Amino acid sequence: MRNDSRLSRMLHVLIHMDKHQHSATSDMIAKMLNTNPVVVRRTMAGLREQGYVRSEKGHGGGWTLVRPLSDITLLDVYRAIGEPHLFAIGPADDQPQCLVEQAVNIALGDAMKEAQALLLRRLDSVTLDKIAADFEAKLTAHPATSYSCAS
Amino acid sequence: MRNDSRLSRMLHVLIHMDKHQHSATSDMIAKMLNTNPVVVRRTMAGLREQGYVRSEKGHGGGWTLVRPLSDITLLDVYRAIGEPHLFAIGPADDQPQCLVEQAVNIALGDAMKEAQALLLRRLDSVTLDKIAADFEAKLTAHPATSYSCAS
DNA sequence: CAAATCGTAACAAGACAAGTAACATGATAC
DNA sequence: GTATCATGTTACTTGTCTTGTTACGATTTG
Ligand code: FES
Ligand code: FES
Repeated sequence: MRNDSRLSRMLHVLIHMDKHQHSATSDMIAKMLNTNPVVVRRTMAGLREQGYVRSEKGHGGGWTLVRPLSDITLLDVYRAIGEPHLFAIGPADDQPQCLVEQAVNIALGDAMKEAQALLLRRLDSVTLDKIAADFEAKLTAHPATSYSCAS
Repeated sequence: MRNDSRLSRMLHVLIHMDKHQHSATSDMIAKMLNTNPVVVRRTMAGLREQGYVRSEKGHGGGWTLVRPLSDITLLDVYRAIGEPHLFAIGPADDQPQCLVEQAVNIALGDAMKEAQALLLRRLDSVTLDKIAADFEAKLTAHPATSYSCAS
């Protein structure tokens, strides 16, 4: 569990949802993600709140994709899951009045801000249908590959 | 303890070591960092191995800066402490054979690789004396500020 | 009503930096 | 040469965050 994989997982789910027309239950998605349905509901809640997917209770219910993949960027998904912390490193807060610590944290913070801006810009520039197209390309390149779990 | 602050802490220490000529004990540094001496020794071990500082046992011992700040970049320090993980997010590894998961992880990984490259490039472009100069500038701008802990 | 399905709260597990305690080792002072 | 100072190292605990799990309630369909 070394890294936060929510963004990666949600992208995976959304693209699969686009392939299958019918709705997917949390149980099915959980098997896809090799986890359990509560984790799925927890993570997908943000996507529902932002209007990217819809969930329906009861018999025959489940999750459905509401908007086309071409309308959703990686950044949208990142925001929808609550903009989790991107970096594992960060400033020290040991002597907040020390001007050296301040200067260090500013230098470090500047570099991190730039890297974060670049990353978010990159996420914003890619829509999910682009990744789906990459997937299709792989599929035609290696048609023999079994690309599926149980779903 | 939300973030890994080793890099920030070590930069802080190295700059202070340059200001004070005499050697600093792990105890003194620990007070500076609001922590305890074992953490200091643990974190500074890498800096010693890379030859940026030297440590001496016994009465009158402690840590001394071996190389001038202008010879040390932020990247050098980052490497010396063992290149800890930069990102808190990462790829999912739930269905490694799924071509969708692969495509997602490639897209995400590309963006992260670029951001990481930018960050490391930035760290490489800044030497510690640059931060020390920023500190001096602050000091002359606000000479009344008490900028010191107990050290 | 019964079964399916989501929503949510509460709690356990795993990972990892940070904090702490204990003890060995080496160097200096007297 | 002994006491003291200081680092080196190991082992263990703590804090925090994602992930996993269990339990239960609410809603929809058959
Ligand atoms: S999880 Fe991607 S194929 Fe089933
Ligand atoms: S810690 Fe920076 S002034 Fe003492």
